[in-house]
Amino acid sequence: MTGTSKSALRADATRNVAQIRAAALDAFHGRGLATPLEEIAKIAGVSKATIYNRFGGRDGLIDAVIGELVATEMYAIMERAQQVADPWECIATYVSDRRDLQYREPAFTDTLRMAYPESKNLIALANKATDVTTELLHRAHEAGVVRRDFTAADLYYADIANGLALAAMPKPARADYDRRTGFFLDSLRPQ
Amino acid sequence: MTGTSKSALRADATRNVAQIRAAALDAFHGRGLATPLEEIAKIAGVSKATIYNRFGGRDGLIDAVIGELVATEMYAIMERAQQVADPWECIATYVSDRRDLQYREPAFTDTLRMAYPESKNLIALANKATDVTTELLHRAHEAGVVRRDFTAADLYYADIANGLALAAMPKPARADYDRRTGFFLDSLRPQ
DNA sequence: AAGCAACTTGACCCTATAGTCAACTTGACG
DNA sequence: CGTCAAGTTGACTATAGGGTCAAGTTGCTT
Repeated sequence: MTGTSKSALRADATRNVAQIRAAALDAFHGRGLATPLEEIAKIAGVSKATIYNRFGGRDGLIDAVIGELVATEMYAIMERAQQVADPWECIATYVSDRRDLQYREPAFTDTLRMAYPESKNLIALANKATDVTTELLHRAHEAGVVRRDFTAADLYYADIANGLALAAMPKPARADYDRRTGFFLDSLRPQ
Repeated sequence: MTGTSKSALRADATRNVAQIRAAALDAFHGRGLATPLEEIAKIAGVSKATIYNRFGGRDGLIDAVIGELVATEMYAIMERAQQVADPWECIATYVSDRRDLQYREPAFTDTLRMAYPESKNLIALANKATDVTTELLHRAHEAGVVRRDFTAADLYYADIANGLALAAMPKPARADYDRRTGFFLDSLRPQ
């Protein structure tokens, strides 16, 4: 063999893969995972068909970039929460950080929604988030800092609703958004 | 003249108008105001072009049915709230009734969102709802039963978010939905 | 019952997006 | 440096929905 590369890709194909990834990151960041592939192709300077050749379509492309786009930040959020000792601060940090990521990254809401069930990496992320939510909420319930009748499904519903509103309306000012997150957090307390 | 009718519509056209209205009420009720016109035409037993002939398109059709579809219930909600003496119960009733209507009638969320700005009747309804919300919230603030930093825009945002989630996800069980409405109401209280 | 304006409609066109493929181009190896 | 597999792409198909119109049909008036 001539190198350490494991791929049989030709040089031009390798370059195109890199350009398409970069374009997808850029486009998904601004518009979410539903960005038309033709637009991504244009940014990358290739034709739409090349995306199908290299990634097999939107699902494969999502699989290829969701890590850099969302997974990194999501894992940071989960770890950050896990490091907060105070039970209430733990859940409050987790919820606030999720809301922050929704505000900055529409693709995060697409991930939570499992908008592309064929993308394995996306589904894995969504499931991981669900697991962590369940776990943190369980602890919060045990500690008595979150009302017993508030479930993981309730948090899921509220966050999807929030993400859809963000996508469908003019983006609210950060201050308004954060105040609303505060309201939501208040509603979690017992009584 | 041969009758008291003010319209110059021929008998077959009159019949079609009635059938289209009925079909639109039915379809909008189930699917919201975005139902494809072709589907409404099929239910009505006419061609899509006839809807354009009689109503001028979706906006005109919405204008023709939004009253029966949403306005009646919306005015009932506003009057019901206005009749509750206790300031907190007043706002709680108003918010709960809006959520209930969202659950039963997707077109109500379309109205709140002003999803069809060309439909005058829809816009008038949306504005009326905004006025009443502002007025009731003002009273609630005066009475000190709702936190000062909760604004009409906050209620608007929350209700749009809720309506979008209802449309995008499997409909939650009524009990879950009502519990979440309860959480939301709790978040309005001072502190 | 004949004529005509009112009415309806099938068959269009247009937009946007996903997805496919035959034919052309090009990188890399012997 | 010629060969050809790998790679690219323009042009295509398909789906879904909005919107329009020439041509045909029908209710109404006299």
